[in-house]
Amino acid sequence: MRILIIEDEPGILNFLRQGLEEESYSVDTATNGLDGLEMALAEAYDVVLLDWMLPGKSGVEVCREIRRAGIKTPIIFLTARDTVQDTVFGLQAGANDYIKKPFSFEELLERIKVQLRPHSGEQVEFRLGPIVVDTQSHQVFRDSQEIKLTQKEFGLLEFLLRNKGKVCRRTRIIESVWDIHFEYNTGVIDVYINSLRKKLGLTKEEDYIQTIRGVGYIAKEI
Amino acid sequence: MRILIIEDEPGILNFLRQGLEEESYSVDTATNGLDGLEMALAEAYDVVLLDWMLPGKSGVEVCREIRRAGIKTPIIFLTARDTVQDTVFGLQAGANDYIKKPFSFEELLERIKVQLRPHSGEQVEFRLGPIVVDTQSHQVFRDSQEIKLTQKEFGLLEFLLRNKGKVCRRTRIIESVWDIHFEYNTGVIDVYINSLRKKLGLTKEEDYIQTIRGVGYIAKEI
DNA sequence: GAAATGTTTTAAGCATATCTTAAGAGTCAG
DNA sequence: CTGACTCTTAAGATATGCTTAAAACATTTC
Repeated sequence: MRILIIEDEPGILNFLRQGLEEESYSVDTATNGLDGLEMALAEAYDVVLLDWMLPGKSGVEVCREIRRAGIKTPIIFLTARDTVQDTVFGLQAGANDYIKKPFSFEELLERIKVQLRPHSGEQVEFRLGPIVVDTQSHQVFRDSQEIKLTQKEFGLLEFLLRNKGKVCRRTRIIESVWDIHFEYNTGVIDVYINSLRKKLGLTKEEDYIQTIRGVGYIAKEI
Repeated sequence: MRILIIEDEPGILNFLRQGLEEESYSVDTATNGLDGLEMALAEAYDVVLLDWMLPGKSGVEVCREIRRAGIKTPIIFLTARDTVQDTVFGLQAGANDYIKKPFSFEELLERIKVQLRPHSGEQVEFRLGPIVVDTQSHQVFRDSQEIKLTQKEFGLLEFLLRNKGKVCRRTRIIESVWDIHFEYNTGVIDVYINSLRKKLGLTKEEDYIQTIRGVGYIAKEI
């Protein structure tokens, strides 16, 4: 994992470099905004630690320009300030998190890990009528009663909910849930839709998962 | 909150004691390295303030020996020096932070609070049905009968309990308990789950640790 | 430094849950 | 009414997890 630190105080810079390298991150550093920006644009980093006040170009400006270049690398602000206004500026500029000096190294590590976690910004919970799907913990509830689903059942339900309100064609379902990318005529989907409706307790009146004849299925509120 | 100050200059020592006691910390003091080390090993403090230069045993040595004894209490160095080299020594010795003399009392308070933050909220005891896990003393009980677990068994149980009620995916388990961060197909987890269930005396009816086929495991009340 | 003890990991056979197929029953649209 | 599409069911194929034993590795003891 590669980390870029943009920070002008040598003490803090070295403290961070040392600590992060011991955690086996690969660390690059810059001591002013211009150099930092250049490096962020040139190389692919996994996280950028960005000081708020920098000589040359302020942290906010650097952040904004990194985002303007279309780079989505997580940026964590290191800031001595603490007013609501400042953090708002930082987050508007496209930062993902900020940490107030002085901070403990453990705390910084925690925040870096949070940013590195895959899908950190991704939606995790979906709802459909009385049904709640938590993709993180892989659990499904109906009226806060857990319903056990198998892998494929869960995958199919998740796909339908990620496309809630849109018709899902059979070919798209087979592609996404079964990972089959060629013409394939099969009845598996029907079997699983059937199983889902049963387990979720859906009836004729409560048809949250509807059949679109000749096309596919749709999950929607009724 | 208990603070140990190891500092040989009486002026600074009294200044600190006075101020910290007013903030309602409970303060113990030592005026040389040997005494300080002894106290740090004998009593449970929440923070140690450690002067860099001490008669008897230097601050770095004291710090190193505290860590060697397995004590994780946050240590803040009080130092007149400021070279990169010195702070590096200090942090390598296991310190959590350092503060340069002369410092404002406010600043010191801030840093103490930072060090207390991550530990203060941490949960130490977990329960699961008749099972109690104490992460501090590294002990596990079932109906107040101690159960001896190995390192890995304990680590796995602790991870499951820290995520009690949530499904733990195999990849997360391997990452957190085994510290393996790449794709790794193995049966170790199964073996350890098996061992845990045996030692904890879990049965079909008492399945506090359930397997979620194709995903992982979940610890939850039944 | 070797033996003894304890822990962690690997691997293989077995049991069982899950997935897929296929076939008959049911449903809808023209 | 008829043909195309979908639903339902059950049985065979596959994948996953459980259990065990032994190998690899670590730690303690003499």
